[in-house]
Amino acid sequence: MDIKIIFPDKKELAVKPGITAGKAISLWYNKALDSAVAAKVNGKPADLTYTLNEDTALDIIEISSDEGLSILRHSISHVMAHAVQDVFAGAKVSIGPSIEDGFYYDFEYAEKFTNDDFPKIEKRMREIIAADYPFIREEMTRQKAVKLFAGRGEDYKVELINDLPTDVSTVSIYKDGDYIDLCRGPHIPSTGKIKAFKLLSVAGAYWRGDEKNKMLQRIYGTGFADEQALNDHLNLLEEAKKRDHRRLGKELDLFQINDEAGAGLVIFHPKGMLLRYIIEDWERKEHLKRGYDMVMGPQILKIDLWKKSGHFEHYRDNMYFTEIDEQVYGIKPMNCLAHMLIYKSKIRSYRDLPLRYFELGTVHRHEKTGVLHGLLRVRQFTQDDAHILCMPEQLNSEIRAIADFVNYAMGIFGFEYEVELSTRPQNSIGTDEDWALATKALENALKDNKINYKVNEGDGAFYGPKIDFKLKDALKRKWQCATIQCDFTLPERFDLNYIGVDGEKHRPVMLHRVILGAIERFIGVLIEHYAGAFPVWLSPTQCILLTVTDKHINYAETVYEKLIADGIRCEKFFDNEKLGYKIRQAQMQKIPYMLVIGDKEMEGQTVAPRTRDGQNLGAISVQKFIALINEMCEKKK
RNA sequence: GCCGAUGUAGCUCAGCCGGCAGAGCAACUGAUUCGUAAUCAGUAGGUCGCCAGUUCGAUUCUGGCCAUCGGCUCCA
Repeated sequence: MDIKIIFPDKKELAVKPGITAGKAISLWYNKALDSAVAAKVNGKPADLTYTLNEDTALDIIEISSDEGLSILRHSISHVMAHAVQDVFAGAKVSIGPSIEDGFYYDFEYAEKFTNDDFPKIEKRMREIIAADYPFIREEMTRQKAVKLFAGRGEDYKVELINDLPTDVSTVSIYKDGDYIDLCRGPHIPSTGKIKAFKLLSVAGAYWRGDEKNKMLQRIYGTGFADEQALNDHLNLLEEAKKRDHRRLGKELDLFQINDEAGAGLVIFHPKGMLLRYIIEDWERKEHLKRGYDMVMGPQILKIDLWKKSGHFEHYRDNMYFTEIDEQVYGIKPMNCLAHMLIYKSKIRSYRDLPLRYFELGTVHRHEKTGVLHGLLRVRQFTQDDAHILCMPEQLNSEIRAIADFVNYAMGIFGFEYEVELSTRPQNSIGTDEDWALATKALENALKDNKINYKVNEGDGAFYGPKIDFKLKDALKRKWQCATIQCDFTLPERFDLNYIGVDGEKHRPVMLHRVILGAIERFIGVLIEHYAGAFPVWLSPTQCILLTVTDKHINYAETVYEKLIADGIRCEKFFDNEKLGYKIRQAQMQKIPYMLVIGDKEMEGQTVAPRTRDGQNLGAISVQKFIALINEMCEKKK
């Protein structure tokens, strides 16, 4: 009796049972396919050697697909583990998945791996690839598998098998040559299919991601279908390095982080501060347009207030404290407390709501040393923070307005972002009912506004669930910037109320929200986003005057006076150097416009702008140039 | 906080087995007065991250601390 194989193009094939998926696929294509890495059997990924014994819906997984690449990388991680065990006898394997841009494998080994070990490992990997070992799948009972791995001294594999749910009776293993790994699969047919790979770095990683567990050694690598794709990726990594905000921050003289001042504390230089001022100035105006009130709280508040809010209990480890006249003060890690006191300063009516308190609030958080990272993770930062106090029925429209604000702001900077809803964490305050209510409110607002989102279980703030907006930087890292948090607890703890239509007291709801998040982090992400070449409206220096020779300095000075009088951010570069040198310097500073001033310009009372992408705009009047800059600022270009 | 690597001039980096500290760029001085990505010559510049120890002698070896980088964990 033949079985029926159905392909995605609806083509059907009648074949003898026992045919492999790979053979069936080659019949479908009428040829052996080199691009096939695995098959999809009834929608599930499987090896090409998988045998088909009944009617099946079959599809091909090609190396060009994300799924195919991920299978290839997973197979490379096996080859790497194989090589590591050959080179370093006694290394124990744990897990080795494929990840976004490559793969890793975690090992336990007495000696420390370093980058210098990579050539040895890669050499052995190439030998394993040249041997073209087939990946052979075998299924066995979990008892047998435990015995197998225990016999090989693979404690981590034994632990993995023992921790499987009780209803799992068999597991699968994969062999290539004399290497055996516990693995769900699928894998590429044989090691010889691997054409391009590279080991990248070694790092510590806790077993099963838990800091209470032993630290293993993780080797990261990447792999691609061919050398070309691998090289493209490596070049991309190089490019990403060039736009690292820490490097550009130094090169463009924007900021420093200095040991002598302290780790995680940013010192803004004139140009960095100007950039920051421009962003903050823009933001203040945008908030006023949207009905926010500007407020400002103190940097330190008495400890009792932090106890009342729950911060002392739940956030103490991240807070700094100071003592004055035998009074203990907490240095604020969040801005909400003062805003609560502003609300409480008088009796509120339902007619007053919503109240939107906005503060560019500077906070301090004691972050662990190992997590500090340029501007992206610091210990003192300024949030564009607001607390909205409203009636429960106003929640939906307020959340919507914030989401619109975020969308508008991200559009100005040209950022893509993803939305996540984070629910109640372990360490939290408030009742189950309030959490359910708050979570529902956020969820409904997202649904009503047709915003796509992902749920992040247990990732909320200690006082409420939140909607996070994550934007992507040049290194494809996601950064949380905007966030909306719904809070029933603080209004309760501070006994906030308003007089309703019925003349009775009611409890308002509070939304915590930021749009850019931390200004420092946002600037870091911006630097990488623009690779330091800021648009004209943001650029700390919008243009630079370049004289051809000394005799043009006097005229150039008059141009400079006109430009700065009109608020144009302009620099002078009148050094005794050739024009080519000055252009190169201005180019490396990524200044949007270079204004060349020579005989022609002096005679015609003009300037000759050259853009940083090498375009010459010809001689134009100073007034015309000012109008051009102003127009770009107006349009946020 | 944990694992590993690193810390030398303003910046980027050399410096072997312990014996007076090196380059390029930047800075400064002079010459040159030049039209769209580097003009030439000269001068100056250092607590070799910090603190101990070993040694006749430590940038080099050992220990502790601080910081940075790559990750893990945690987060705006």
